[in-house]
Amino acid sequence: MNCFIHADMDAFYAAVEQLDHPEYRGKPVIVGGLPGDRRSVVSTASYEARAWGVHSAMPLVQAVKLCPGGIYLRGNMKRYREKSKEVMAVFAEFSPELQQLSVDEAFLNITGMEKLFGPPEILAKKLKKAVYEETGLTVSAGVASNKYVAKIASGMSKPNGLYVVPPGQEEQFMLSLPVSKIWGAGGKTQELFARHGFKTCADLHRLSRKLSVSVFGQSFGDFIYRAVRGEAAETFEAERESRSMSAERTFSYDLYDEFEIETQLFDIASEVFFRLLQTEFQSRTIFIKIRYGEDFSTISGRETFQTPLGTLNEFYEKLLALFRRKYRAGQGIRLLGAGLGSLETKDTLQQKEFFNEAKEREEQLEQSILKINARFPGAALKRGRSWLA
DNA sequence: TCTGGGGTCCTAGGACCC
DNA sequence: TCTGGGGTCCTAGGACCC
Repeated sequence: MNCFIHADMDAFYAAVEQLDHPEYRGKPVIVGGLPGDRRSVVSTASYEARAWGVHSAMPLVQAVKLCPGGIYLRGNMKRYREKSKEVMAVFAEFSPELQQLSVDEAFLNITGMEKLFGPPEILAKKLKKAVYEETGLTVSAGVASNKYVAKIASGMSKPNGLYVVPPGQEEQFMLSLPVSKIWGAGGKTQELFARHGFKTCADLHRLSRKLSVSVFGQSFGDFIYRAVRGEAAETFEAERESRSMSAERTFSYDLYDEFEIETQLFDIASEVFFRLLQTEFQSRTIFIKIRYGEDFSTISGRETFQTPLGTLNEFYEKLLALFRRKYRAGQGIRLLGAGLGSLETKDTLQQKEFFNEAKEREEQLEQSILKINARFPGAALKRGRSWLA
């Protein structure tokens, strides 16, 4: 019988801040922005802040209204990633098979680990204790025979919780839950559930596979059918390799000025392209994203070329052409984004012969700029869109 | 209340080819 | 003068997750 733990850090970013700043402990901490920051959202709220009704993804201005006395922070991703590494190292002490899902959660395959650590519940307790002693942070854990059920179980008794679903009890466990607990069914699906009168997983359990598919579509209907039976075991199995790379910015005030818009586009393109250069990937597909301030509508554009993009200048020129085709001139831009899709591992053999000399020189120049940027973070080299021209 | 940023996956429709 | 079906690649948009 397989056995998995889903380990999920409690209010991770806020907890790290409270660890680093003792004066924040026991107080409502909201990471995401400072009061007065327009267009920010809450990234993480400490449990003290949640008591005021503040939660993740809430517009910051709303959080400030609910909790005017809170401690507001923009956040420090570098520090959170550093702390994340410490946490993952502790997880790794308990299982040779660790699958990190994000900065603050992971699955541990603990099948066959009884001899070393005792039964799953004891192991989970030891894990929680070790994480607290070695990092100063608390973690909630769910234990079950498959990852999907373990993931839901970890959310059952947060914070600092432990919830074990005994083998054979997976379906019973799921049946007892409201549909809001189904991982993979977000806001829109919850509305759909409500419209059809589905309140608990038991309501959905009454649907035949056929009926579920006719209501929710082939893929999602089949997923729901298995999820409410505790059988959606392969949900987290897929080997996720990187498929795209992107950056986007929401501006405090909508952009109208053409030069400013294009400068921002160049800046975003540089950020993405330099990130790409640090990987083994190349890409033939570019995309842009524009969100208008007026109605929050979002449009996107994508284009695939014959050969991979070799230089930042090439990337930017193609982005700009795509942007000009998609942009409704005169409309204020709230968000601008750009990226590279269909990432494939570099195939040097195939590529090199197509490069002409000038292009190769340009590539080398960009590589050296990348190195300078790496050695002197924040160097002005990244800014402006004329340094390569 | 007025909606982040970085990702993944799914669907539907069009183009093109055999 | 009227045209099927399947496969593949591509694009746009949307749902969802942390």
